[in-house]
Amino acid sequence: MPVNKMPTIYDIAKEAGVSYSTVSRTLSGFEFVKESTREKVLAAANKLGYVPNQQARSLAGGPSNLIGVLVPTLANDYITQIIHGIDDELTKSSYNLILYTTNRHQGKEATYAAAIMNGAADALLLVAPLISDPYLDVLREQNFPYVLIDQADQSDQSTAVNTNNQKGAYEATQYLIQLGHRRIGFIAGLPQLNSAIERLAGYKKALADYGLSFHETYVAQGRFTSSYGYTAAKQLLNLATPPTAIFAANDLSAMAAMEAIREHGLRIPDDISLVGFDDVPQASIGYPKLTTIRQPLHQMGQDGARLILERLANPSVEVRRITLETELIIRDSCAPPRA
Amino acid sequence: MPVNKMPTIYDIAKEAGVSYSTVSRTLSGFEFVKESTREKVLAAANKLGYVPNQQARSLAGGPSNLIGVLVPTLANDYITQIIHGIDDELTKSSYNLILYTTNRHQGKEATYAAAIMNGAADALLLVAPLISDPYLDVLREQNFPYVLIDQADQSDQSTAVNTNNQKGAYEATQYLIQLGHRRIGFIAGLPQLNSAIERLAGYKKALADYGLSFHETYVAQGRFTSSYGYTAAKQLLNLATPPTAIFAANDLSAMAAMEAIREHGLRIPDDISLVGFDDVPQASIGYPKLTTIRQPLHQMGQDGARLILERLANPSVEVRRITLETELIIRDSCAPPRA
DNA sequence: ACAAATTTTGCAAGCGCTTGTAAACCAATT
DNA sequence: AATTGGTTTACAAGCGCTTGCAAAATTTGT
Repeated sequence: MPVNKMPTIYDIAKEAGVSYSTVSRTLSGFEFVKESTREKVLAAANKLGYVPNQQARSLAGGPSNLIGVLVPTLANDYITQIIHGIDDELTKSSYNLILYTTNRHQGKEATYAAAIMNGAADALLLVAPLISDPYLDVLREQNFPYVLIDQADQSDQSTAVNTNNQKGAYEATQYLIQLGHRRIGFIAGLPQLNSAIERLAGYKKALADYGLSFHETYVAQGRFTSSYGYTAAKQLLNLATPPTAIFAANDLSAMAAMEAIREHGLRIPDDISLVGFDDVPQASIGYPKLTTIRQPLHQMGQDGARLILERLANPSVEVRRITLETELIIRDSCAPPRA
Repeated sequence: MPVNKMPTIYDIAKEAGVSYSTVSRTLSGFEFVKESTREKVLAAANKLGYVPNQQARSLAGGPSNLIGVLVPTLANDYITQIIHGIDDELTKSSYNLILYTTNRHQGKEATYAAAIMNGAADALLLVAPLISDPYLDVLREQNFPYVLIDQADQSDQSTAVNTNNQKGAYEATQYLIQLGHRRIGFIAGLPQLNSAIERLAGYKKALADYGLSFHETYVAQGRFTSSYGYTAAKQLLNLATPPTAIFAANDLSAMAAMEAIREHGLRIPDDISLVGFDDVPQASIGYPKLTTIRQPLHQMGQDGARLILERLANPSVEVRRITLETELIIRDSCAPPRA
């Protein structure tokens, strides 16, 4: 509720001695405005400290210059890193970011999507949507610009950016095998997530490719959380023939496993090897430093933002998919198994 | 650019057989609408899948239902935790969050503030503003609702939430002293930040209260960053008479110091004790687990959001200041000095 | 049952901006 | 000097909504 009103294009028009529509044309896209006129307008706008009113602009048919970002939660470092990447890319543009956390509100997504398409934002970035979303169809029907980050839709009809989860998991497992390990435990992720499924698949495939048989008992169910990871690790450690190495589906689980292992009186990597997935910041800070599969979270955010920016600049670009590669980051948590 | 238009209040009015202003009154505040009419309108709105157009609403003088959050960067876990707290509080309300990262754009804050007051948002949450901001005056003049988080303005004229930095630092130092340490190093924070100044003050005060003299050489300049913390720690370690304990002004510096200490061939806490400040998630994950001063970051965000919500609900509430208490979290990085 | 007091509804105007269309301008052409 | 054609500017309308004011409907008191 500002007390004194801000200047409008009418004020500028008066100041510059032109009509308000000339001001509008100068300020938004250029169109045909004589150089001298443009300068007059710009000078007047500057003098008056003019700031365009986005709502009015958007109401009148212009863009809102806002990009909506829909995330499930803010409680996870993994999400915030992606947002960080999005933000970094967006600051290079003239767009601002409007954040929608769908959190606890089941089904709130649909309302958000409606509001967004109602002019609240020019585009939508969906980060790791948990459910297979009915509103995707609406977005698509309306030809509204959107990009999926870290969760492709089955139909292949959405522009999306993902990481190669299966390959990453494969390489982690392969690394352990090549180190000489034969009994490799796996702490799985939240089963209703694509990424969790793909990582399990990569683990299995590596085992198969190297002629090792897959044992159900070596897979402990985690949920990508610390507490589940801890329990899963304990479970693995208490096996009659415990694994000599553990591959956790994400770093959070791996750090928890580290804890469990220590409590079990075992040393890493001397007694048991450990690999994570994600390469969150703390992976390189802990002790020992965690060997892990780096997932380019920040990059995913950036790419997603870039894709949406491209789409906005050129509405006719076709659906695209980007799959980013993971990278094995070797640190101090792995060694050959004891003789 | 939705293809088919969304229903407007005119559509609802037609459907319900009333005038559009009745619809408007029903949908926004209540005013005087007959119960039967209200029901008709609501039914019609529901049937048509009506979603209000925020820009139009706000343009016409209504609220935007958006709260602007201005942060310096998203690169710091400390910031994202505060945002998380804000978001948690906001999801309970009908407000959404619009995020402005002032990051690299020096002086962009003023433009953002102008845009926000221009109707882009109903209120503003300023998280850890780095500079003493000239636009605070503008906000205040305009009587625009805003709250400062983790950086009070000198003038005491803003509603703000902070932590008791000095007391926290005092307690950390005191703890070390009571453990028997006499030579306690301090890794300072970014000097132009209030929090850094207060923490240094707390350190000094504890020293004085316990009859220990303050030595300039035991204060190494950090900047709240990992790399500066590392260098600062090295500097302390290389002193002719190195400290037997180090108190770092934030956890990031402390984790870096941990690294430096290890490289120096010293063990924590056997050879040297270490205390941090913040209690970021990785503090409890690393090895050894870091003893630190917990700063209720999430809570700060929540309180800030709550304060702004109160102000929005009741424009006449007076300026308030909340100072949250820190808490000494004792973990494994401290011990009495070697005999 | 009727006027007066209320409650409820409808109309018009306007928030600040974009944009189609028409008018004005200007230089170039004949 | 008059015409032509393109370039630049101005006017009007309208985006979807809120709100002051006046008219209509309903209730109340006697």
